[in-house]
Amino acid sequence: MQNQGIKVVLVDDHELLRNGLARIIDRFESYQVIFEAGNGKEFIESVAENETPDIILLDISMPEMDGFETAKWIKKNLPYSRILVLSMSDNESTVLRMINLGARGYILKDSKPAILKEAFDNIIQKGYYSNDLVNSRMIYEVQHGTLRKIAISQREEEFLQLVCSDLTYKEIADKMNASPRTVDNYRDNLFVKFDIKSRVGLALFAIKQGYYHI
Amino acid sequence: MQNQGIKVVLVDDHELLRNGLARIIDRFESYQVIFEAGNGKEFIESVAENETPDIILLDISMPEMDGFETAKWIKKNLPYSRILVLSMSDNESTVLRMINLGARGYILKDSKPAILKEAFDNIIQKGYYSNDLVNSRMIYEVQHGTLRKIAISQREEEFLQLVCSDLTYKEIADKMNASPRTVDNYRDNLFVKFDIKSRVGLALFAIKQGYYHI
DNA sequence: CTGTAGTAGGGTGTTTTCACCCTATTTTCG
DNA sequence: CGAAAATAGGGTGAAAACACCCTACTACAG
Repeated sequence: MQNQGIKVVLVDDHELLRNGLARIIDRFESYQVIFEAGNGKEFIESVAENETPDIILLDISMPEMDGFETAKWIKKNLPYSRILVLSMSDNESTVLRMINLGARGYILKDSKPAILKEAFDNIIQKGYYSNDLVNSRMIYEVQHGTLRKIAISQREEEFLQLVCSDLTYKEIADKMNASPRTVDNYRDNLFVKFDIKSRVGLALFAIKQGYYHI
Repeated sequence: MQNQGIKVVLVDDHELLRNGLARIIDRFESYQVIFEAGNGKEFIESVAENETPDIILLDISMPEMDGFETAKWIKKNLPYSRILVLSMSDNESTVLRMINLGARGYILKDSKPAILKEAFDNIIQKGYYSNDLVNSRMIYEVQHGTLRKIAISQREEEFLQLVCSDLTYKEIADKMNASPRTVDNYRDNLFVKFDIKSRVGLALFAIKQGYYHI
């Protein structure tokens, strides 16, 4: 591993994609892929034995440890590494959630390689990459804590995961060691917050937002 | 386009993956990627202006026209092109469904490049590629029509798509121009067929099986 | 030609979900 | 410090979902 060029790490569970990406990136001038990981756990294990990456190209949906959790870990443990999210979902609140977790940019998997290069360059030069999904105001507001966001509490997150099952709300309450009324509240609040009208809608929402992996 | 090597086409909506794949495949001896498409529609448009592919590397979840529909079209219009499915889902009935639609093999996106090469070689030499997901008995039974399968009818498929919404069963019945009782039947039958116990379970099932795209 | 599978429909009663209403703590923040 | 959220809980009634039961027509296969 020569100490030249900007050090990139790939975190994505699809080995074929990762491999192809590595080849694309290695052709970019001044960038080199220093290692790859199939999920957040692998990344954490590997990062200890390697140089600190400059850019982490991070997928969201991964087994074991997903992109959200990985971003949290990176924010805490590698504050100088910059995250570029590479995802399939252009869902606004997924984008917001990742930006909130410190991502410097967000691109889709159906982007052209030139976009990837552009994102890398921007992140190195300006500190962030903005596009249709992420604008600079959003990044500014997140960094200055002025972004109004609809938060989901820890309990609501737990609840959302359990919604994606055959359990009734009563059974969910049991699992959460809460009263059925409380669980009713979680539901009602989420309904209002996100303009959802049914449990199926809630499940669909949970999947879209990555709270539950299909 | 030189007329040498086995002609491969890539159909996948993720341009970055496709691009990387193309580079991986072009390094395989005796294979060449003759064109790429971002979904079934694009594929159909492009195939007319190109040589007939020997192998079509086909993703399932794609916008506009997904892998299932594309496979149907290929089976009908390009019977001599062989389909290798490249998917993220290892769900058994998704696999069965694709094999039923004529796929010669099924590999996951987290496979190593060597697996891709092996699958290509097998498909060219033996006509199919079998692995943990697809065994030769399965292919034999499908080809001889002896595979016992739990079928989903056209109406049930329509219903499954509508289940993934905020609509009540009554409203679904309206949309399907059927009586609420009939829709009740669709639900009850699917519950029994697939051992599902609730509407949420049904929605989750529909998503897993690719009847509904998140 | 007769049975079996698939499709479409009906009835009834129980359980679950949802939409409103409300209170009491505790935390957090200006 | 005091107000405003967030968290946890309660009640009631209507609507939806679910679990059983059943019939009738059509298609197609043994």
